Amino acid sequence: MTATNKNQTVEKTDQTSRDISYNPRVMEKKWQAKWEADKLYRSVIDESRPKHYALTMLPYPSGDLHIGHWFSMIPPDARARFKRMQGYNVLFPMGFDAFGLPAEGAAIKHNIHPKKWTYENIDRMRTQMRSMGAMFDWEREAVSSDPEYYKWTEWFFIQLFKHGLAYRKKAMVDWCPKDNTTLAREQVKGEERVCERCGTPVIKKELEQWFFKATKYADELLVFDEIEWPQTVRTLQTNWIGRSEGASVIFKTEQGDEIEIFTTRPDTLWGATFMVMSPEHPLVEKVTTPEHKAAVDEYKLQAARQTDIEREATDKEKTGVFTGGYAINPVNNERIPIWIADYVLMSYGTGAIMAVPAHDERDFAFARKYGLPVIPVIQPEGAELNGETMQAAHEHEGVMINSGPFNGTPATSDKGMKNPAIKAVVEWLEEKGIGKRSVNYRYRDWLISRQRYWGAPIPMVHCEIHGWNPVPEDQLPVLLPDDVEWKPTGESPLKLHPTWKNTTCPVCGGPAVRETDTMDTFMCSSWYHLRYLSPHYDKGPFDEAEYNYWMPVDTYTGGIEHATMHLLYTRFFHKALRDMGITEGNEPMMQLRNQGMVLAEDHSKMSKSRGNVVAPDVLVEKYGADTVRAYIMFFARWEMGAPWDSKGIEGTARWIRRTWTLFTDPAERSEVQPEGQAGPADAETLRRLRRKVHQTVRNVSRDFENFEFNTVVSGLMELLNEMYKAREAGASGSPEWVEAQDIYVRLLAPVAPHIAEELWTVQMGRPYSVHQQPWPEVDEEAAKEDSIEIPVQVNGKVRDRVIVPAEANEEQIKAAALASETVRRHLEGREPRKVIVANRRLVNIVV
RNA sequence: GCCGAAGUGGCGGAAUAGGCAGACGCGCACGACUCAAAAUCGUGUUCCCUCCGGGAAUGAGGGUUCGAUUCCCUCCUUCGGCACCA
Repeated sequence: MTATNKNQTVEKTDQTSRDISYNPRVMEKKWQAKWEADKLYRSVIDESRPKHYALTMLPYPSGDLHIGHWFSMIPPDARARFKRMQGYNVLFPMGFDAFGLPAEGAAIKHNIHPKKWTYENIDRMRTQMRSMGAMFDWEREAVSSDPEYYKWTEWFFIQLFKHGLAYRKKAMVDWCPKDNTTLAREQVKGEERVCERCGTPVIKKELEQWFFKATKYADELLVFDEIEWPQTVRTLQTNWIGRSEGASVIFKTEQGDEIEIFTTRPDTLWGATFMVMSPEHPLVEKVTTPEHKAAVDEYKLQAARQTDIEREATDKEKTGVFTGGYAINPVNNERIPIWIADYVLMSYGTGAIMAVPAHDERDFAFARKYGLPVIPVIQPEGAELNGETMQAAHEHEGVMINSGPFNGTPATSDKGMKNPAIKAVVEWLEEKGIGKRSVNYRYRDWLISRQRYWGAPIPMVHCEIHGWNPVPEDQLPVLLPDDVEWKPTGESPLKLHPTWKNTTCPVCGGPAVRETDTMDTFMCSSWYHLRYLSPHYDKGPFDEAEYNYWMPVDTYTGGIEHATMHLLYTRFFHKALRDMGITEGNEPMMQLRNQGMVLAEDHSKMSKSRGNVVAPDVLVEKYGADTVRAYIMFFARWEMGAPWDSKGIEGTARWIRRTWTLFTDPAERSEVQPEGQAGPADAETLRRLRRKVHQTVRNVSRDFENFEFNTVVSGLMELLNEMYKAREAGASGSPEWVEAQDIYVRLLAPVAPHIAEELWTVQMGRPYSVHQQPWPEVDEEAAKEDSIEIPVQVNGKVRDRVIVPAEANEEQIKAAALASETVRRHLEGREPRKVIVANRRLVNIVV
């Protein structure tokens, strides 16, 4: 007691004479400069150590670094540091996904070249990132809009083309007829679907565009055996791919044109009473009779104004119009009317369906609305369906009726060939040559063409005679011209450039034109993890030696919003490269973890236009990077995200300052004091301290491993509180105390690297750098509790707690519980019917 | 609409094998220090009641279990994605 009081007095007087106050601004800059000068975070191949490739999704250079960037980068940085201290050779690179739409928006709005805007943003963000004190290896930085990068994006396109994985096909785009330009979904505003710039109603336009055959890998993309990805992402990807088994069947129009349909229910073919085609189906015009043409054209126009999401909505009233045309059902030669309806999409299946109203809910609603016939072909057990009177479709099992040769065949509710009715019908269809077994996917091939300037050029050349050919590889990269004009309204500047697109045919040398579309930026981000391996390598997309050492990525972190787009694209890309012999293994990223989103304080999304963006720079200036880092890790569950809370940071700042105060107390000794000169703490205090220290090592290690960063920080806070108590009790100077300090600073190092370095190297005089120290080991013996407190319930309600020795067995625990005064009172003399001792954690007495 | 996730004190969150609900922190209240304030330190803080004791409570309702924040079903709300934002 006296010793502590004295210490506090000393501290007080000293604080006025010597400046030992916590000053992160100076200290953090000092260490950042030293670490950089020493290349402390440079990752080089080292065969003697296990490697760990920690990858975090690279940002788009949108302007300033916001708090969301910190949230996505700092916890993975802390974990990478933890892995490094555990002995791994860690690669933790950073770069910029620098092509994209916003640069063009800025170009048009502020009359600044997209390149200038992008690179200025990169400069600013790079500086801001350096203030984080993260262990990014900047020598491996990759920027996707650098020619040395996109040269290889182009090269990959050519490889995909050469292997038959890139092809051209017509596809719809949203088009502003006034600005004469393609619009991104984001640029189409409101339910009226108007152009964001000029307010003109958007139309759909069909353009020839480049696709990658991602669907070739659909089945393989459904396999997750080799990777440890969250179940939710696997489910999202599985549903996104949307594999369904069934049959494709050819119907014929009365004119003899074939209409292919896909159905998951070939067992209901005899119940098809009409067909529905997508309004965009190529045969619509041909089957439409003159008297229906006006209505059909009108309907097509209206359908084109809606999004697929609106068209597919199941709660929406179904609409459609009759074309006047008829098709022949190949299984029974029935003549059935052909309708068009917007709920049939050209992008799913074949763009045409057979409608079986008796057994499909949507078809049923449609048939009832338009008075089309309903013929039941699956009879449920114990009921007789009547097409005239039934109130809803019967979508489940029964026995086939009205189905010619198949009457009496049982149909189960199983999907695909497991269903005996489906199996029988499909085999019969194949025998008759009317249809065949078929698998359909919701997943579509990847449309990569963008009618834009600021993207990687598609390295293809078109010649009147020889068609499309790739630019010879020795002529890569096809550079984006800088001298482009930004017409505020109009097409991509590449198309308008006077000379750029003119070139020669690689086959005949005759005049030819370049592709003026550029690539989807997801193409750039599908392989950036490979470019980090050797960002300046010029003999290939990456250096094989680096690849062999570092790949695959061990942990990949990023937002859940990428589950079905980027994360599927990059898996597809890797598999395609594997089949071309460029990469190895089936998967690029072994472990995936997703962080949640930081919302604004009012629980809305942060956005510049709302003006509710939290700027980390201001916080760093006020509290220092260590505090911001710790708070980022502490304020929310990382995998969940949360609304920002600007007040909460005070608590973390207090914790960092308390850490500082404890270690910089002038009376503090970081060396074990000789016998008799250490504090007067008793053995129990010191044992408690050691127990807390080693329990914290265990918990913090486990939480880092599991990406549970908030409890890493709360665990450290608890330990610090315990250390303050121990010091109060006179632990200072004891071996236990010095061990506690030593371990505390090591555990702190990944969270708050600057203060940890300062305390370790300067205050404690340990060898530089704390970031090269090994992670502390748990002393299991020290972490063990002497006694445990067991709650005792009577009928499921906690009535008392009994303390038993840690090694007590179930019988002893039971006896202790029954001996409790309070428990006996609650038993009120009743005999226990059952006493449950749960895992030596709780006793429940049932009466 | 479809697919996915989440709902716990005034707030962020904890409870890591179905076993003590509320760790840690914010905020708030009271106290110490101070001429005063800030900072710091200490104590308290889910709600309710008849307050040395008891009851209720983890979005709502139901189910399984000796026991449910945790598992199952229905519903509600919020968030993410829906293929040209990245």
